[in-house]
Amino acid sequence: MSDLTERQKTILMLVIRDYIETAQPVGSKALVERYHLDLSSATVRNELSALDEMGYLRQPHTSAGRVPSEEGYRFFVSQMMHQAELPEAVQHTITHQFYQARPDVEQWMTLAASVLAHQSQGVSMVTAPHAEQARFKHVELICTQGRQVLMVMVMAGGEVSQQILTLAEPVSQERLSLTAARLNGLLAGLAVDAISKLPARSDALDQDILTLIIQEMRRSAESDFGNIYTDGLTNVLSDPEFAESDDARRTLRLFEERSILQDLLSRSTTGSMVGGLQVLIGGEGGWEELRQCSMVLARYGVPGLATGMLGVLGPMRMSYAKAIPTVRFVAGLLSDLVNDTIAGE
Amino acid sequence: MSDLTERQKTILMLVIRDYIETAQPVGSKALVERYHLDLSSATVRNELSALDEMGYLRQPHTSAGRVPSEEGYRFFVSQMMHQAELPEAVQHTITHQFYQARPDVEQWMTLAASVLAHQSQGVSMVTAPHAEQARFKHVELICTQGRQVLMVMVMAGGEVSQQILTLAEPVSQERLSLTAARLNGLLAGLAVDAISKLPARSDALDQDILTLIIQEMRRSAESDFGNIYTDGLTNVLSDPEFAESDDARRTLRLFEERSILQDLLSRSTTGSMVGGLQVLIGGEGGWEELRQCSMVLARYGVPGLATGMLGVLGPMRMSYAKAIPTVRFVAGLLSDLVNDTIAGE
DNA sequence: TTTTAGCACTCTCAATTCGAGAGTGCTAAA
DNA sequence: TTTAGCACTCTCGAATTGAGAGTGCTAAAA
Repeated sequence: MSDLTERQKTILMLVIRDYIETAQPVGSKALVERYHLDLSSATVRNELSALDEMGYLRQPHTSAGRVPSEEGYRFFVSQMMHQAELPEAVQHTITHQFYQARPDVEQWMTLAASVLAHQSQGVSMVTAPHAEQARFKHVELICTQGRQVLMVMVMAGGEVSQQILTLAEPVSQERLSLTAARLNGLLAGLAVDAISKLPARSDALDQDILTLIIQEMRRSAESDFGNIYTDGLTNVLSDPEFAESDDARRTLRLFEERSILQDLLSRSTTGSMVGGLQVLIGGEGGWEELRQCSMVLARYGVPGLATGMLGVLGPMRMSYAKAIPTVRFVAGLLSDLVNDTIAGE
Repeated sequence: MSDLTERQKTILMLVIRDYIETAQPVGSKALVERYHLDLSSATVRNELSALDEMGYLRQPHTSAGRVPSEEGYRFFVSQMMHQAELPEAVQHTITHQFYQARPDVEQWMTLAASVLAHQSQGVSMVTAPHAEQARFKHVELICTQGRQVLMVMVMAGGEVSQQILTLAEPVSQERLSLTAARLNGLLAGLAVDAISKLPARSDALDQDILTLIIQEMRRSAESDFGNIYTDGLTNVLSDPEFAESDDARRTLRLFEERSILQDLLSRSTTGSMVGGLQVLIGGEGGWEELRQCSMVLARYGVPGLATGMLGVLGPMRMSYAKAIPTVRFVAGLLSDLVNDTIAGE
């Protein structure tokens, strides 16, 4: 890693920067000209050859320019990871947008996805905050018509789930409210384990609803994430690496199959983790379809109480210089919002 | 229109059917061979020439096969519109899936989008049912923490909206429940117009919440649709007409800009409406980007109470034979579900 | 009068060729 | 250790070409 001379580091960084911009293999002469290096192309050529041998660069074919290898990108990212900061003006704009939006988790997620996609010019993904060990907070039963009842359940972390029930026979709103009130008193603050150990209720309706609540809590606990919000799908289509062939299609299909995305995000605790961020380069995620892609991921929220993931996906030569600080900043912003919502003042 | 001889109709239908399958201009000789016509290619050639002159077919260039014009597709659709029915087996599968899903509007919408996309091999879009003149049904106020309050509002049509409020100072759950109870008694069954004419409440909290309710109802009434659910985006990428160039990208961008989709759907009351279905061929929708596309749309739900839209988009040579019956069937299914939810038993 | 066979003509598309341009590695001199 | 010079390699776009498919027209057959 550090067996690189200063000059080699400089040249490597320049090659990668250039390739990220132009998507073209970069040669010795072009490099010297474009960056006004105080070296001849022949010297650079020797260094390129050395970097090639060490595995940081590759040649698509004999006598073409050099292209970064996965190893090269890793070096690049590790170098720029620390310095990168989002410009203040951009930070303000984004913060402003969030405080302007309606105070609603769904709005925030959509907005986060939009911001990430626009800033990084990649595909963004954001999952709603989710508590591993959800504690019950409140239930409401609202009679919509006849035997149809709307059940709204709120978790301590702020998660809300709603469901339409069909009862065996019509029940008055009064009775529903009483049942809800009894259950609220009984269950407040309990986790699903504790709730399921409770003795059966004598009232049949109470018992039915209780069963449903347990069911719903189990279901929600099982899935690591609820909805996944994405944006910027079209960005990836404009990248030249996806211009031809059906690579683009196969990649996009990953995003339509939400289950795949879930798996991808939940598995991504592996990989190099720097400053709370995780950068997966090339096939590191383990998905064949994403061999040409990189991802910048981060977890946000309050550990143990409610956390979610967010990140950006792009071609391997994505603009890390934009993606990394943006992901870091938005993760911080969402963490603050979650914190405000959960912890109050 | 009916100045076509029987033979011309047959040939026209065959040409279009063939072109929809192969996406290749179809010539006289191929036509005779593939469908074992009892005619010589020369005769067919004359007929093709006639159909060309009448505007039903077009030649991409001299001495290539024929390709259907928009007029041709219109004829094709009007011919097959009536006969098309979804196979019973498929109907059963779909119905089964719906009754298997969790009874929740969001689930239904997602499922409908998925079914439409898979069956038609196009891009699907579904909007949630929405009442033009929403009447208030119920409100709940749940204290999440400190000054944070979750407001859940239910409309008569079954629409639910939730919102996080931050009050000026902490309020106990008891007081919130009382406020909710008072407002529920006062507002039940009223439309937004009636509510906004009500005299101001003496209690400050009551008044604040009332204002928010009106605001929220106005907002919901303004937008023709809420969320738009889509699926099958990748289907359109595999169509040969989108293989090259960035046409595909521009089309997909329409689907990321939800506001455009909304406009598109709300404007589509024009166009030929047959059997409750609307088929827009080529640029009929008025969007330049969709000049190469067709759409099959339908409205579902209970008119006046709660309706939504659903449909399928594909290339002009999409499989109408699948898309039309599928859209019709799913529209019927969703109408039944909405009906059940609203009208009870 | 309608259908068909035959023929000359047109146009596209895929394969091929070819030369310019960019890049490399190596060697010998600075 | 760096640089200039040179021969060599490989890609890419432009131009060329020939096969194939399709057409329209005319004259003969039904």
